[in-house]
Amino acid sequence: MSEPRRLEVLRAIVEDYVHSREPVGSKALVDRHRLGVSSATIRNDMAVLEEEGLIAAPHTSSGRIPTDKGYRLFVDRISEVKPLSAAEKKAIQTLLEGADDLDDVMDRTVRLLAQLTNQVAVVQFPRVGGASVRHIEFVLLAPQQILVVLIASNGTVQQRIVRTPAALQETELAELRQRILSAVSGVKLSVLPAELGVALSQLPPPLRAHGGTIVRTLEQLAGLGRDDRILLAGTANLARSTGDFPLSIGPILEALEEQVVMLRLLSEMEYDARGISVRIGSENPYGGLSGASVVATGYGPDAGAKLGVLGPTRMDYPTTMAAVRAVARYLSRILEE
Amino acid sequence: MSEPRRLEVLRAIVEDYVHSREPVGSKALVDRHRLGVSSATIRNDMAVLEEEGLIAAPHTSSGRIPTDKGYRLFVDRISEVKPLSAAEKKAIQTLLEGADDLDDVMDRTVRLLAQLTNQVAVVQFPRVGGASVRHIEFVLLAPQQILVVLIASNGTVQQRIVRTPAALQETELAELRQRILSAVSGVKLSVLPAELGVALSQLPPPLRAHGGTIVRTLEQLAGLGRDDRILLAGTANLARSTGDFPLSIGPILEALEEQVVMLRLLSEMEYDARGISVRIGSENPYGGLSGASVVATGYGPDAGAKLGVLGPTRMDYPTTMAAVRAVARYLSRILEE
DNA sequence: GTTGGCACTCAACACACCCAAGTGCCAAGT
DNA sequence: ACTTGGCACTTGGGTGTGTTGAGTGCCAAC
Repeated sequence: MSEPRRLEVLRAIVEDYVHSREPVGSKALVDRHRLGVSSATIRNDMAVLEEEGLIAAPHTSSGRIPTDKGYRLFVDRISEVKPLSAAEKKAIQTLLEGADDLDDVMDRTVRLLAQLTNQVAVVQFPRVGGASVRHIEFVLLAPQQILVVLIASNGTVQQRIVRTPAALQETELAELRQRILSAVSGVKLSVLPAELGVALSQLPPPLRAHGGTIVRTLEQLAGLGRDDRILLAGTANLARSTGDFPLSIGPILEALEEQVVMLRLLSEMEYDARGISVRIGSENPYGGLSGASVVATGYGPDAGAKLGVLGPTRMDYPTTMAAVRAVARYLSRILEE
Repeated sequence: MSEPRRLEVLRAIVEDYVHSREPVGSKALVDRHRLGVSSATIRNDMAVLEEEGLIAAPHTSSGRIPTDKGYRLFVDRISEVKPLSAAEKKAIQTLLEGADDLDDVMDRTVRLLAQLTNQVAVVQFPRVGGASVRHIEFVLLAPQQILVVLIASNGTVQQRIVRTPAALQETELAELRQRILSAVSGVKLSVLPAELGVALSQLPPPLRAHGGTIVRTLEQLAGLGRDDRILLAGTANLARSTGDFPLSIGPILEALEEQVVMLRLLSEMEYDARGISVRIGSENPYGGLSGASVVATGYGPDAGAKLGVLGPTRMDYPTTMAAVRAVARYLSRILEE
């Protein structure tokens, strides 16, 4: 009863189950894969695999399906990431290069990923943390209403309307803008709050009152960044695979809708040496997502922002991982320009 | 066999079916509603209603369920919009007033609507057509890369990065900005392209070459507006009511994901005197949405932007319509400020 | 460590049956 | 001209009973 063959059996079970959706038995295994041994031997191997918690039988005397632990072993030790076809690579490249806008790039990316994997795609906007202040603009919309705009060096734009406690003149606002901009122009967003504090203390007293409100808004905009936004696509793919999920897809849709949940999910994943991370079923922290797997990776500078897909635990991991990795690479390349 | 009573029967059938999810029979009707006649009479009425295509029997000798046409009659002639409870009104008001940002307002609105109706909420961003140019900003990101920002009087901000054919100096860009801004400041977005054309022709030749690229971008930003964005919430509510939809919810999720489809859907609805519009099941133009109903209304100035909910045809129309209308009103009020 | 054989299990399917809810229709009543 | 009670008929759904087929576990033999 050799160890290598047992792993081979596990791989066969995973692969068969992934594409047949049905528990797989010893007989079917020897038929479909050239294992060189009889079904009885396979049964012995399967008994051991079950002992180890890698596979399970839904009902007594039924075929086996992989457990989460089984998938984990499969992903970590058995599977090889399947390279994409040349045609697919070409398609990715041309599609992404046709975009003109950051928003457009992200939108195309998430749709592409959903289509490529036939699953729900999630893409987080690039982080702005490393970027610096390119420009600041204050626009007087009404006597006590100011539009604060922060433009970062990476091209992201944040804006918010803020109400000031007292009315403000256009000229005062211009001066305020001038002073603040000259103080923080080029400053990294991550240290912006500190610099703003200094700048604020050096303002002439009459401006300082208003400055406080506006500066706080700027701080928020910097901290907020754009990386708190995520894009979704392919939720319809969830419906196709009803039944793949133990419960209903309701909790999953709920989780997807909560940006906070998805952001935590993406950021909490541990990205190993291969750079690609997989959370399988019950490994997911949020209860509603047991029964679902997440395949994600970072992209862009420092791989700081994340992107990935979500699907049933019964998914084609090698292909999915390949697609996620490829899309992340192409996206990184596009963003470098 | 009086006409009024037949309508009363239809109303009873709709109401019972909406909250029991099961075909309703003549006996159950007389039990639950004080109709003052016997079940046999109701059966006669039901036969007529079926003749008219207002109700149908899923199987021979089973209770009846309303048809799309039946719901239509119910909505148009029978039902009365149920006013919200005082508590609900209060909740809407406080929730929406707590928002600070336009984005935040819209986000809260769509979630509120989803929660209130237990259905999928769709909110279109306010139109910018009537707004005017508040400010224009060009930021040199790289020698041939310019960030073009257009700030409208209603507080919306559009930006896009554009590549110029040749390198441009910071000073040139500043001059360009100065000239264009002075030409179009305060101009309505709807006539911006024309004004930009004039401004462009009056530029000194060296600037005109670059100006062309940038001006085209500005035109796009103005046309694009923000009204092409929609927000969704409550998709998980679809999963709760699986079985309410004849087919799977897949096509519905697909439609929801396609902003273009949703925008057309919202804009194509006919808004009658009551200002609230209902599309029932097969009345929906897009095939994937037969089996779903949409309740929508306009909000804001001219009721130009739309908002609404999507759910199973078997929905509580009076309550849903009340919620949609109330949210639209409160949102309009908030936006006026 | 592998294999064929064999008894055993169990979900899924098919079939038969009954029951409750409901209909359609008719003749009698108002 | 409606309304009503009565009655025969339909049918989906629930329940009980075989039957079948894929699959297991175990054992003795190789």
